[in-house]
Amino acid sequence: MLNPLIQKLERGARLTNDDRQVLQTAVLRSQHVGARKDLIREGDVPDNVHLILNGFACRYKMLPNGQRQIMAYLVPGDLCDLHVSILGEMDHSIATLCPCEVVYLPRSTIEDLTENHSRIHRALWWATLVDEAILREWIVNMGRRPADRKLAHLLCELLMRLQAVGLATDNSYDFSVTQADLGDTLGLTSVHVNRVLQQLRSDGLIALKGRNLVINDVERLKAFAEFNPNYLHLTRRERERSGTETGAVAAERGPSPSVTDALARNLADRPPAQPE
Amino acid sequence: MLNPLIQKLERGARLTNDDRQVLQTAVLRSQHVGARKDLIREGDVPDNVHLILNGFACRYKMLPNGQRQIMAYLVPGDLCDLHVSILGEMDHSIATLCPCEVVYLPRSTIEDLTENHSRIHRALWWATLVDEAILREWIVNMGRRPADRKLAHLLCELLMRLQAVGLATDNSYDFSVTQADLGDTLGLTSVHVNRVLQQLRSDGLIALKGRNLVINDVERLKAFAEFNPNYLHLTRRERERSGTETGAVAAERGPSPSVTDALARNLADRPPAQPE
DNA sequence: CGGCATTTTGACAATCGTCAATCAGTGTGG
DNA sequence: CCACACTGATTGACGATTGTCAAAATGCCG
Repeated sequence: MLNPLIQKLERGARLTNDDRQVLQTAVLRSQHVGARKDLIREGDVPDNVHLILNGFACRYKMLPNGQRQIMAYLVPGDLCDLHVSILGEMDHSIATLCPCEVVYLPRSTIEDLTENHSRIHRALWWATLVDEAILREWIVNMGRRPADRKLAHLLCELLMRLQAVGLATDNSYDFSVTQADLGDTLGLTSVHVNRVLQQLRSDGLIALKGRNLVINDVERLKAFAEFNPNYLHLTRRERERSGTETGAVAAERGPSPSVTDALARNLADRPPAQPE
Repeated sequence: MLNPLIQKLERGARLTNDDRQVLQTAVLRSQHVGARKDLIREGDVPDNVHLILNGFACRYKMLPNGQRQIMAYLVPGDLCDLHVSILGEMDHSIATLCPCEVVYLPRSTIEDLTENHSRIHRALWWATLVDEAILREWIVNMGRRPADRKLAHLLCELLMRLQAVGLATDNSYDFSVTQADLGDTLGLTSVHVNRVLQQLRSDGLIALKGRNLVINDVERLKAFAEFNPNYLHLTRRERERSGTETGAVAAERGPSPSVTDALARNLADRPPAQPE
């Protein structure tokens, strides 16, 4: 199986053979971690970065009353705590959802990557920004969709993300996550998740064979979930300019010509909501 | 009034006088923008970066059925679309919630800041990571808190964020956001927001005098909302190492000594939820 | 004063949560 | 190979939070 980190980062930036080589070596030594183990806890100041090679992990917070909320899924190719050093300490925890293969990258490796491989550096920030975009879409999901569409949306997102690292077929993937975990993800109870899953199955949208999820009609599920993959930024726009490492200095300060255009264009009213 | 951008970034990194000077000049020319105007739309590839100097703006997405979900509040000192160039295009829109003062920073200015002022560069990434942390906390808010605590939590967050840029007193701030906007923020209807606001008022937690919000007992409101300000990362940890601009190269590849410690420590079970 | 946006109210409906029991699947030890 | 234990899935009855609809009241601005 190809290194999922490379597969992922290739979508964020054009990598050189050297880049790939470095990423390949960095990932040689992985550890097996059982299900439901913490990789990092809130308050930690970790000295190494975790990379998921196989399995599902999640970011989560516990509430005072013992409830848990999952804020992100970490799938193969995802780095866990790349930039904590800028923030100081973890403001949330990370745990495995099922047995995982995890690489512990020492900070020195990360420093090497970001300081000597500008395309990787850029790709890592790209990945961080995509994570942020996913968080925004999750807020939409939590706030404005009923339970069945929430779940459908999550399943669509995971299909795309797993396909991007070669871990899903056209319409199926291994999904060893418990219904209680899904509840903690979507802000529902496991009981309600169960009801909704049954509904999706009886509607013929999905089928579950053990840990394997099959989406019978991907287009229909996406339509049902109102799924728009834009936010995953999976297709690399070819707008890399001369390169991030060039030392171009701002020519002058003050609004550039385009500013006034932008002003004029943007001062239009927000388009009124079109009720269907 | 002091430049809110400087006030904000000082919390992310130690700035030099030169840094402050540059930030001060960048912000000289601001534009007035009325309430409910789009600054950027989904799909745009903006050429300049917006900085909110006064008022409230928000990130939002529209759903096919005309519903709106707000995913972030932008308060004075916040930059709107700093890193779009890495992602390609906007995957969401940004609009004012009330009349605002906005600075349009041309990309050349941003390039100057990031390439010639390493501390500002670091502070800008710090701000981006804090935004991400706020998104995560919002997911917790949407997923696991009932409407009254959701609203209380939002009010607490805004109190802290506005205090950080000198725009709130100990317990009050101007809050010109409509109840419908609050609904679109918290995933509620404006009717329910109204009910909850009345409840918070009759419980003596808050008072609204026109556009001014007074929090009668900040500690009580925070306790009610289970508000933990960690995620805002407002107190700068003094863990800036030799500096981001040093060219230190990774000494060797492979797990560092601390990796095994971390492994041992982390392989403990996730602490079981303690039911209260 | 008049017009418009926003807030407020009330009755009713629906989604989703709670509780508690049962069923199914998996792995282990004898 | 089977009993046992345990986790996770499923079911049903009931309750509560939140949404819907529609109208009335209030406040703001020219």
